[in-house]
Amino acid sequence: MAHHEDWDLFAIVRSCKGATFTTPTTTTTQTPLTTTNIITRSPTPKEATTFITNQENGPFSFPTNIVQPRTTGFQELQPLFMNFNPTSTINTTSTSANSINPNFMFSDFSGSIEQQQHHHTTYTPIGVPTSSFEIFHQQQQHLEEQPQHQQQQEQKQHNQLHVQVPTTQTPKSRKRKSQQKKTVSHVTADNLSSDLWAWRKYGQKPIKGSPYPRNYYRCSSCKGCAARKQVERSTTEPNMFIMTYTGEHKHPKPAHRNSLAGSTRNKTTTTRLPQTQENGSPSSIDAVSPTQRITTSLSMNMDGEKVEPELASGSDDEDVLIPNSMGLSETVFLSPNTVPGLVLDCSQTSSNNTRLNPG
DNA sequence: CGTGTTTGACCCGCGC
DNA sequence: GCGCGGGTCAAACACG
Repeated sequence: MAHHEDWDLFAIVRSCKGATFTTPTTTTTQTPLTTTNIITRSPTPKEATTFITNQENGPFSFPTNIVQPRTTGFQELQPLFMNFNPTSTINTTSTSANSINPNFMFSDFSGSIEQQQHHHTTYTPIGVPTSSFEIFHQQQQHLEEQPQHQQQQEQKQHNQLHVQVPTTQTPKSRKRKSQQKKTVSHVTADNLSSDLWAWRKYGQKPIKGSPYPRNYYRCSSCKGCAARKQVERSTTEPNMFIMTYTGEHKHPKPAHRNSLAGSTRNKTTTTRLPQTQENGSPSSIDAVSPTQRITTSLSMNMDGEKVEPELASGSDDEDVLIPNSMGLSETVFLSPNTVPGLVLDCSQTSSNNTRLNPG
């Protein structure tokens, strides 16, 4: 539609890449990503935006002064960060701290990632009274504003920022996302598919102010699962992806990925370049589909560009890593309170994944 | 045939 | 009230 045309993502993307990075195809150079790292490297407009959108009304409102400018980023903002008092009091525990939602299975996702020697920080104010949110909010601001440096810097490679935004969960209504519980996670391309869930893409939208599209995924592991995931690429760092989880899985984590899931797409991205893709318009974030990546060595990157085989394989560590998460998932699995009141109907799982809508 | 992606249209929350 | 923009729907299509 018009928005695609207007968007001219390709041009933007390219200019973006050209301006900021020359797409570090050497995936190894992936920037560290931690809470503070994100800040210190100055949140890209996209990232900043993400934070804002995700955290508006939430405990993680991102300092607007950081967000502002659409500059090349770094230098200008750096002083800002320098001013921040490095006294983070945020509890960076992974999940649980504040009575995490029993349904919360993202925790195991994050856990799995940790297992994969990735660093991430999970904020879990879930269940915390609103009043506490403010405190948390402040803490969060601290955390985000502060160069909590070194430690995280050491976690160079596969870091994540995992932010869980507590919000009233709304079953199926189209409540603003800001009102839904969210888990924002910054991951490197390597870690994009580090969860076992099977995700089915159901939409893609260009996001204003961002050269990259946002991809929408829903859990296809189980019919009716409310879990959703959004993936978008960081504007300044092609290797970084911002994953936002919403909703909760209504079923145990699969012990393994559906062998069929995504298997049919394994090379579509190369063979099938409908219109815009060929033109450089954003196609799916390849990487975005874990299920896909698990079976394929991806051929397209987030911009719809072909990924060098090297890069593709190199960034597909997750393929190897995935099994690691199983252990953790099992832990969750066995937990009786994992999914209270859960109605599992996954036996028939997929017969109709194609039409997830109830109606 | 089953499962997944693509993509334009539509819905609707939110800011003005 | 209106328009914008993000999120979702669902038909069409691709692939094994």
